[in-house]
Amino acid sequence: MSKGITKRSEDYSAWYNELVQRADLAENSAVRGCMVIKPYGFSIWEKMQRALDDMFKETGHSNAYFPLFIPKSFLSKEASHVEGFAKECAVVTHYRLKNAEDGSGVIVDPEAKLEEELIVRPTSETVIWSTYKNWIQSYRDLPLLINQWANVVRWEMRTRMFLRTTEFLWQEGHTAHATTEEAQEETNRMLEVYATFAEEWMALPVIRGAKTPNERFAGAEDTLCIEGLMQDGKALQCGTSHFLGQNFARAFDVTFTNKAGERELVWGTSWGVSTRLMGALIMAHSDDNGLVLPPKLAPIQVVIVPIYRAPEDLQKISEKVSPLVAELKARGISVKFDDSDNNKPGWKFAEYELRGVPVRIAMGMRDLENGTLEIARRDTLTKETQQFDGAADFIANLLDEIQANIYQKALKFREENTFRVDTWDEFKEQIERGGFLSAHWDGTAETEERIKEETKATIRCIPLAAPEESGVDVYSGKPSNRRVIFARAY
RNA sequence: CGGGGCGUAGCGUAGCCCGGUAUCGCGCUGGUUUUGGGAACCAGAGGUCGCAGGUUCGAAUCCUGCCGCCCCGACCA
Repeated sequence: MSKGITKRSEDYSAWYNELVQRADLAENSAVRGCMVIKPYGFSIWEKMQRALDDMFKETGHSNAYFPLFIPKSFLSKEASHVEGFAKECAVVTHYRLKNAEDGSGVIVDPEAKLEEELIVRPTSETVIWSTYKNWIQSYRDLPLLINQWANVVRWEMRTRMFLRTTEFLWQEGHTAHATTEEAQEETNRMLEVYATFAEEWMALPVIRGAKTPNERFAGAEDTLCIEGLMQDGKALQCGTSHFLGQNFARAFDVTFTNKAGERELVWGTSWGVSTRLMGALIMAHSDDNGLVLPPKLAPIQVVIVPIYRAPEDLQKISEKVSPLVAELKARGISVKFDDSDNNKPGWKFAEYELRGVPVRIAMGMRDLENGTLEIARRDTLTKETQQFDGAADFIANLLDEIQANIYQKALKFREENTFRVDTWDEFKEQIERGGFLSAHWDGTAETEERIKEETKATIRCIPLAAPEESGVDVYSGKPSNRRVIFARAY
């Protein structure tokens, strides 16, 4: 009996939802638009967190924690910031409940109305900059390099597990600097941290670029981003790094005295990645058999499945395998020896494939006699018989090879799905087939908007690496000096 | 907020048009045989048919109202 998931090619959306649930990553909760991240899913997120956190520390940042609630007045201090978030905020208006007089249950006590409403943070710039005002007086207090791991709430109309949920987990870095150059450097540095993380850990090639003014973060002067291409040809914004200029310093009156004794406004940045990266990880690599995890982020890197009839056979296999398990663990490889007798080997094979375990080892009596192992790799779904002796070396190398192969596969996919288009007809035709479209843009918001209306494609970014190249806008025919990346996006 | 669909066991469902003891699969419990790609058989347990009214001798089924969920749009730094 087949218990597979919907084929990716048949219904991408159904495939994704089933995969998330069957691989035990997350499920929809009873709370509208919110998601429960299950232990297995969370253990992947924890690995991402740890790797990112290490990178933040290496670049001089410290963690701190700021309040969940933001007074309404804070949010209104930066004009474009309010405008950007006003439509999707959860608001706390009361602080007490009471029993209904008719016994129908508990109701909001109308007597307990807050003088000033509190907003559940959609992002923390405002609370943080209101705090920075007190922390910063002198150039000696700068740069201030802070990160926070937190949850935020954005009341989206429609949600999708990991990609857009009402509440989500993320990290948000908020830094303050004495000069614009330094703040801009920080913006670039953190974008590069994200790109490195995506490529080296998630095995996901990304395009580093800048957002158009239209797509910028509300309150930023410049927004940099990394954009990934998913297997259905849609783009996913995987991380952003914003140069805030002096906007928040001005709004919250954050100034410092420079070496010359003059008062100046502070320069800021903010940057973040969220549990959306889990969505990217799932969509970038997985197949019809389930999740495919890059070894560096796999909670279980190697699973060993014994195949036996009698309990004595299991005993023999366990004894044979135990030094190998110890050796792999000593190398920092996470191994699970699944000797549970609840399920048969075939079931286990399918289950670990669904969960994306990179390497699976099967060992039965046949192997015991021959001094061999059967090693299966998740990325290629191939199996081979290996000598038991020296298996630890083989497996360690194999994990590296899988990490590299998954990246190469994703890179190849992106390259094969990136198209240079020069005419409007080509553009319209290609956008239906998905992928990144590299095309000339005249730089106007009007053209950008028209293209979006007609094709649902947005400018994902102006690649930082884009060479100067004269051409004409694919829609308006006006002159352009570089190509930008268009795509339909999540 | 518009357009469509759906609420029946832990999960997935049939039945509804045409009212008459609640269908099947997965899962679960016990047993036997199995175990190199999601085992087979036997025996069991498990139900406010989303909620509230109404019609009727009798409602999962018909009528009215309400609630919830999903999909497609609008929305989404």
